[in-house]
Amino acid sequence: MGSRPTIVHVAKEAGLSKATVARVLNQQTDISVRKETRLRVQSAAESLGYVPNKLAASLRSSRTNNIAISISDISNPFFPELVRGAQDTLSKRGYNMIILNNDWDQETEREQFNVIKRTLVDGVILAPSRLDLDLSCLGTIPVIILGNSDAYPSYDSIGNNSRAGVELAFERLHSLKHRRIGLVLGGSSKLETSAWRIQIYRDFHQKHGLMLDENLITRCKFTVRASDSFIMARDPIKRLLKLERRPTAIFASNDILALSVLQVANELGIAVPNELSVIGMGDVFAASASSPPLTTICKQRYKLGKLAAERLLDLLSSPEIVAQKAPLKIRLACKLIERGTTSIL
Amino acid sequence: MGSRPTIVHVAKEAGLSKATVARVLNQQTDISVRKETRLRVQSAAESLGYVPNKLAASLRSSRTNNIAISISDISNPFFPELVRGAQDTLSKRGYNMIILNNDWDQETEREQFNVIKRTLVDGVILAPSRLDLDLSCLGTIPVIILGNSDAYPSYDSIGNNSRAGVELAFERLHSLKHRRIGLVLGGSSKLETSAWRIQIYRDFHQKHGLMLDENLITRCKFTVRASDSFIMARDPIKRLLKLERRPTAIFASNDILALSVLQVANELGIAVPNELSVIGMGDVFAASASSPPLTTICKQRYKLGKLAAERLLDLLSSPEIVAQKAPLKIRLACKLIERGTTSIL
DNA sequence: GAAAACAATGAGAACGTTCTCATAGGGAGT
DNA sequence: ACTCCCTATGAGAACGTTCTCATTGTTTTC
Repeated sequence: MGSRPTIVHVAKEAGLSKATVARVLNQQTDISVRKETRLRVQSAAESLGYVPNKLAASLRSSRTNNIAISISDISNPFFPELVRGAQDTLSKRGYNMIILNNDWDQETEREQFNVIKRTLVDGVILAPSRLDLDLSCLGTIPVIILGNSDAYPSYDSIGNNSRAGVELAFERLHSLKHRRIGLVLGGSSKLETSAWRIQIYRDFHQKHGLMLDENLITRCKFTVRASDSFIMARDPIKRLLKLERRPTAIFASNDILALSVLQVANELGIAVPNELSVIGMGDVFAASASSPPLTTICKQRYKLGKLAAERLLDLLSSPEIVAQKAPLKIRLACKLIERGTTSIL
Repeated sequence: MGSRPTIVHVAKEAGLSKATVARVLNQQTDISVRKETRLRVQSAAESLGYVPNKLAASLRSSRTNNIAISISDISNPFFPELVRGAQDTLSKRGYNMIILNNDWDQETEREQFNVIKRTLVDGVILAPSRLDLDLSCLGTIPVIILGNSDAYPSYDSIGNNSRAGVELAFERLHSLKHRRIGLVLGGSSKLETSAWRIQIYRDFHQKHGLMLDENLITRCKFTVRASDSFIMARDPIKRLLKLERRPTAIFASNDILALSVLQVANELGIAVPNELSVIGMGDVFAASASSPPLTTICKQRYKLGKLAAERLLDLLSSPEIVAQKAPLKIRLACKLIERGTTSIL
C-alpha cells in the first residue's frame, strides 16, 4: 500500500507508456521525444515523488554503477585519502563505491572476490594483499591494480614510484653530508618484502663508495593497526639509536616508523635535526603535525585514487578501444617534502 | 554465450526446478529438502561455477544487504576507525557498506539522500552535516544518527559524551594546579557551534571561583581538510602563546588543533609539558605519534561505529519489536589518555 | 499521389531471483 | 480402502526496470 510509485504509476499518471517515461527519465539525448511529452512525464514524476529503482534498472541493463575498492584497511593512514580521490571522481559520474578491507589476509580477500561477483560491480580497484593473487575468478570485470609491483603484467596498474622515492631520500641525506645513514624497515606484510629497499640501500652505498654497516639496518614488525606498529617499532629503534657509533641520519620506510624514530630520539635526548636527521615516507597527516614536522617522501595518495578511478571510467565507457592497447602502467613521482627533521651535518 | 550460469542452469543440470535449487542455496533451515537433493544441487552449482545474482535477489525480496554510511569526510582522521568498526560488524553479517562523503555540505548531502533512495539500502548510519536536516525523505529506511546532539529525538542516536569529556579535561588541568587555562576552538563547521564548549569553560571557571580571561579563548578556522586546518590554526595559536601572561595549560577542542599548539610551542621555545600543558580531544593516530605524545580525551571511534552497526542490524532483524521502544540514545564515555603533554604546575 | 522515410510512442519480453500456491507421493489413522 | 496429513518438489507470478521491435501518424521524395 505505502510502497513507492513505480514507472508504471508515472506512466499512468502521464497517460503514456512506461517506455516513453523511461526515455524521458534517462535523458537519452539520441532519442526523440516531444517537448510536451517530456514535460508531462516530468511533472507526473514530480507529483508522485517518483524515485527510480536502481536494482531493477541494474538487473535489466547489467550495469550497476557500483565499483568496489579492495584495500588492506581503511583505518591505515595511507588509504583514506586514496579512497577519497577515487570516490570524488566516481561520484561525479554517478558511481557509488563499496569499500572492502582485506586486512592483508588472503582468506578475507578471497571472500571479497565472491562479494564482488555476487554484487555485480562494474569495476574493481584493487590493492592486492600479495603479489601472487589469482585474479581470473573476477572474470571480465575491469580491474585496476594499485601499487608499484610488476606482478600483474596484464592489468592496468597505477602506483607511486617508490623506488625512485627511496633513492631520492638517500641522495638528499648524502647531499647533506650524511655518510652514516640508518635504514628502518617495516616487515611482515606479505606485500612489502622490503628486499628491494635494501637493494637500493646497497646500491646507494656502492655508488658513493661508502662502507655499508649491517648494524644500521633495522627491521620492525609492522602490523595491521598503525598505532600498534608505532609502539612495536620502539625497541628496535632504541637499539639503533644506542649504538656506540650511531647514525647521523635515518631513512624509515614509512612515516609511522619515522615518527617512532622521532619519539625515541626525543626521549633519549637526541636533538632532531641537529644531531639526527630523519626522513620518512608517505606523508600521512601525522607527519606534518609532529614537532619538528617530519621531512618525508610524499606519496601522492589522492591523485593515485583519482587516476585509478579515471582509468576505470575510461575502461567502462569504451571497453573495446582501451582493451586493445597495452595495459596502462603509471608510476607517480614521489616528491621530497623537506620539513624540520633534516639538516646538514 | 559467455554469460554466467543462472539458477535455471543449475536446476537443469541437477534435474530439478529452480524453486528447489533456491531452497538449497539459501540454507533455509525451516524448509524440508531431501539430503540427496541437496547434494545434487550443490554439486551442480559447484560444477557450473554458479554465483548467485544479488541484484535479482534484492529486486525480488527487496532486501539489498547494503547499508549506507553518510559522513563528512573519510579522510578526516576521525572517521576511518569509526567506519571500520561499523564495517567489521556489518560484513560479519553479510552486509556491504556504501560510504558517502558530504563535506559538511548540505547540497551534497541532499544529493546523497537521493542516492540512498535510488539504491535501496536496507539502512543508514548518518553523521548529519547539520542539526536541522529533514530526514523524512528517507521514508521508512531505518536510520541511526551518529553524534551527541539531541536534534533528532525520534531517531536512535549514538555518540560520544563530549560534554563530559571536555569537563574531564578542565578538571584534570585544575587538579594539576593550572589556573590559567587557554581554550582553542575550531569553528566554521555548522555542526560544531562550539558554543557549548565555551559554556562548559565558563561553568568550570565559576565552579572553581576562577577569573575568566576572554583573551584565552582562541578561535581557529576549521575546514574540510585536516592538514589545512592544522596550518590555519597556527596564527591564532601563536597570538595566544605570545600573550604577556600566557596560559600555563591549553585545552584544544580536537587533536589537530592541539598538535598545532604543540608545534607552535616548539617553535617558540616553550617547553611542553614543563612550561605548558596541552590536552587535545579525539585521540587520532597523530596524537600518539607526536613528541611528546599528546595527552588527549579519547573518543571511542571504533566502538561508536560498531554499536551503530549493531543497533542497525537489530532494527533490521526485528523492526516491529525495536520500533515500539523509545529511541535508543547511547553516549559513550570519553576517557582521559594521559601521555606526555601534561604535568603539574 | 503513392512510396518511402522519419519521428514519436506503445506493447511486451527479458533480466535472475524469491515467493506463493499447487501437486505428487507415501504413510498413519479409522 | 478411504480420507487426512505431511513431506518434497514443481509451476509460474512477481519484482521494476531496460530494450527491442512494432505501430501510428506525419513529412519528404520522385
